[in-house]
Amino acid sequence: MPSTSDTHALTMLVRKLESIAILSDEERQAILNLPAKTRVLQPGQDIVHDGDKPSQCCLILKGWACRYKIIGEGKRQILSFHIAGDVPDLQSLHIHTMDHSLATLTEATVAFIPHDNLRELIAQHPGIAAAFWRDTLVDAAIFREWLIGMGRRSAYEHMAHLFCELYLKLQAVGLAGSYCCPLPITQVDLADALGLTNVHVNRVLKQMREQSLITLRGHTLVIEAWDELSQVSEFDPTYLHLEKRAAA
Amino acid sequence: MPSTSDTHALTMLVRKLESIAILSDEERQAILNLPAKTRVLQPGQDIVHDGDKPSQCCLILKGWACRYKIIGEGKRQILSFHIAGDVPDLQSLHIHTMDHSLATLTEATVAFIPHDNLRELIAQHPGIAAAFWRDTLVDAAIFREWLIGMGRRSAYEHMAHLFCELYLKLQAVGLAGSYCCPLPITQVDLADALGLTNVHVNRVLKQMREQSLITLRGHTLVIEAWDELSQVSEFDPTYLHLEKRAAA
DNA sequence: CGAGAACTTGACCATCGTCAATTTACGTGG
DNA sequence: CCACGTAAATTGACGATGGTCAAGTTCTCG
Repeated sequence: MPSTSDTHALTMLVRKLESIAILSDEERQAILNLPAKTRVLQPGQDIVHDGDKPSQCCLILKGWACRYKIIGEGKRQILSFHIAGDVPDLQSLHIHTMDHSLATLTEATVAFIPHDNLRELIAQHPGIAAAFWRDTLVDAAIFREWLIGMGRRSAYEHMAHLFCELYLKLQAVGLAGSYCCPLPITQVDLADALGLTNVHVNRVLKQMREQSLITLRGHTLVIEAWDELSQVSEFDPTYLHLEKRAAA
Repeated sequence: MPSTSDTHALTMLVRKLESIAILSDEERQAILNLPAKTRVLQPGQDIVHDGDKPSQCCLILKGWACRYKIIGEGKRQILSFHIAGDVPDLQSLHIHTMDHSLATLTEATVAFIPHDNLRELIAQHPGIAAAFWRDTLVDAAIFREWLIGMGRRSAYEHMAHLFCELYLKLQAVGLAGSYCCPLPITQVDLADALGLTNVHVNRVLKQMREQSLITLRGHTLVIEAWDELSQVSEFDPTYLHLEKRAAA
């Protein structure tokens, strides 16, 4: 039987899935009955490593994480950012060998849920399976948009686009204020996500500040001019597929 | 009742899913009973367009297709290549608005299967649902690898990596010979996939030929030195997740 | 054989990377 | 509260990868 704190953890998963699909009372209860082990991790700590064959999934409750891969002599590419409610290694349910790593970017609270229980859950609740599937599809849509940014946008446009994306994602889960949101990552992290160097990220940030598009105080991003920011990056939020969707 | 040619089309889907999961006789039959409308398309023709809300999925039977998106003043980013057996818009089952387009690159034969029938199929056969889900997850894994190529590899390494990937994907479905495979696309297509210009693609190809890594005659890619090609691009096929996998 | 598409090449240029030196911010212990 | 040490941010000078523009050349196919 889950402890109080575990139930709290699973409430986060219920909330996430309800942003994707409509859950029945029974489905909601089935999720809350999942076993989960909660842990607090230090910043920069690996959760799952490239090549692992995990037997559990990780639900982020607090803080930020990222998927990344190291190639060559230590070059890192960040593949995605993850925040509270995300299950960044959901794919490990169906793809047994990790082809990248997952790590915290900040101090983070995460809950681990065994694959066996998740498999049982989706076997008995096709609506939940569909919601999970949809979640991984939105994930893929974000990868596609990052590909476009890397391939066909300038550093300036690409970064503006990322800021728009992060702001909307945080807003969707209630973690953003009015045109401002936490951005608890370093310029090196930003560079590794955008496929740039930290030096160039710094230069682009300077430019964006000079043009009064954003300010970045401490670890808070303030969007001073949303319209301009989304316009220079041709930001179209369609790919985030944020609209709520009934279970199949 | 499906016509003879439609049954032939669906055999392709059975074969594809059997490369992902083990199907029961019943599941195999259920797939073969799907209705499918087959059409032959000209090269460069759109199958589904950015913004559409399709009510059917597209199974490629012959030829090549790609997913792409146009941004700015006509800049195109190709997001993925697709060959016989692929269902490149499977995500439209769960994500209703297309956030990119799908088009043929060559003359192609494709079959269309209504969403309703696919939904019924997966509702009644969870094993097939799992196989489809897994397929979209491998798709996402390939996006991630392309992201790494764009962000952290040189043009030369990136292109070498793509050639390794395409060769293995074609080999997996029996469409490649011994270190040679069809590559029926233009240098402009290659450039739009790699995030480069056609001019630079041409220069990199010249370099690869000079170093006797590949030759590209007509629309056939010959890999003259697999070991070197995979080594310079640090190619690790794990992310293609080609090993066969039992249905859940 | 002719026309258009695809490919190839050269000259020049811009974005972004590299290297290295400061400066600033921040957490810890005194 | 201040001093100190380390990580993060910032800046400048210079260089390289890849883009732009433009002019051929070769292929393909009717």
